[in-house]
Amino acid sequence: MSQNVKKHDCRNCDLRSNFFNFLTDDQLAQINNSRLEVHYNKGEVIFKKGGPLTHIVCITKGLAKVCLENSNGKRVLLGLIKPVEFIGGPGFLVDDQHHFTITALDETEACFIEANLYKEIMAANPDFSIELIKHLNRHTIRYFHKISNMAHKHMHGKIADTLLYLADEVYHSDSFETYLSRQDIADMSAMTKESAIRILKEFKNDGIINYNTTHFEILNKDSLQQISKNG
Amino acid sequence: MSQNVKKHDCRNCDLRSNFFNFLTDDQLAQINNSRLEVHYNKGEVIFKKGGPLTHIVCITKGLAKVCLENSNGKRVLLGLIKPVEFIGGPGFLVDDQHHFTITALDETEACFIEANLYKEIMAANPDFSIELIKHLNRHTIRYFHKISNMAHKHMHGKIADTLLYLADEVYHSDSFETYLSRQDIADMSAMTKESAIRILKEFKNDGIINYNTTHFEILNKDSLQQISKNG
DNA sequence: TAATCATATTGACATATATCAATATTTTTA
DNA sequence: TAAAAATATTGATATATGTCAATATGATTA
Repeated sequence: MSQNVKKHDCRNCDLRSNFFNFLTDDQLAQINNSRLEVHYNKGEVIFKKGGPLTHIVCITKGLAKVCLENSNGKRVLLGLIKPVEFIGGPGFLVDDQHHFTITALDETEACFIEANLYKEIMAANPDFSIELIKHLNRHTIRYFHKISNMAHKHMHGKIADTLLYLADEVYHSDSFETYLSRQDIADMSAMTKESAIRILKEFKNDGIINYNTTHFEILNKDSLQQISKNG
Repeated sequence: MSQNVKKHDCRNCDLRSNFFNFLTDDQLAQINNSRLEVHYNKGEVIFKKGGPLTHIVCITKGLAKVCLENSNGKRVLLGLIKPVEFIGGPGFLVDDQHHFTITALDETEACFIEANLYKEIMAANPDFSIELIKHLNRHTIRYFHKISNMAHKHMHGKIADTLLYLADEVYHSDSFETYLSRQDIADMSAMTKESAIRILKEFKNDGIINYNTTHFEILNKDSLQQISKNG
């Protein structure tokens, strides 16, 4: 695969995501012909909860946050999606609505693929469906952890979880720059921003992490993992 | 379909679950030939977290609870499964392990279908996979509610949720007999059993519900729904 | 039936977490 | 650059929830 393609081509997602490994050339061409590429500025909404689920999205550049919102305006940040990840949502094949809101955290490129085309390909290509089921199940395992952690862990454990998630699964480094606000970190950890700030400061005072407004660094990962484990 | 079949036949699940609507006679015969029927006594474990996921189960009689367990022995009760519901788990096609423990709450019949057979049928029958994706997505929507509720609601709201879930989605009546212990109700509501007991009593004193050890009755559903909504 | 065990209930108390208000800092706008 | 707005931080306080121990109730066994 050429390293210097200028225009995004789903053929590229292919190699990294497994998702399109099973398509015929024809099916891939169909996707490439119908897909739309959209640029989002920082803070712009990509999918809105309650809106119609007509497309599946592939984030090809930037970073986006996935939030649950309840009727009282309170949020939980489920996770971040980064290139190259697909996200549709559980409304697919169910009620054709979005059940979360996805917002760009940074300048972000999203590639829209028609949900109907997805369905057609699934009908014609069982391997594609199987890959989707794997994808859904992997996410479900994460939701189970989230539910279990939220039910049993105290604030220290939850903030430790969030920091480890960001380092290990999002930024792939124990030292990272982030566009997440303190409120986002709090929403991710299921607590108020004031509480999140206090715990972060405590971790800093204990030499476990260091940070300023936008940059975080994990100094003692063992300790953080221990805190995460013990709740 | 005959109403007085003695021996369970997956052909019967068929009509009620949608799951097997799309199978050829041959595929259905394959399932019926390889499946195992198992009887569980109250309290017996059907799937254990961490164990090998070799079969998908269909509950054909009785009632079972689905629990997440963390490494410190704490539990969250995700929900109940009743006839005729299928449950495999998110380890399917991922790590071939169970991620929850399923326990019979009552005398329960479970029909085991080989996971490999499932895979074969999925490869041959796209509609079957599509049906599975629907099923997974419906569950994901429930998990989202659970996550959101656990993050934002106080104990009153969470107990209200649990009571409404039991009445509306499990027992299909505002008056029901249950084998759930107070601990189970607490695990379902993500709190200690002492707290669950106190809130239940408060609801009883306020005339919203009535109950004794095993029987519950919702007296003022509007009120309960209001409490659930406001948290 | 009596004794034993598990489960449910209650109460007193400790503590984790949210709330609210004040201030500081950073970012955006004019 | 100065002003305004948004975000982050801190502190004081209220409240929700968990913990622990005692007792009660109901279920099981001998």
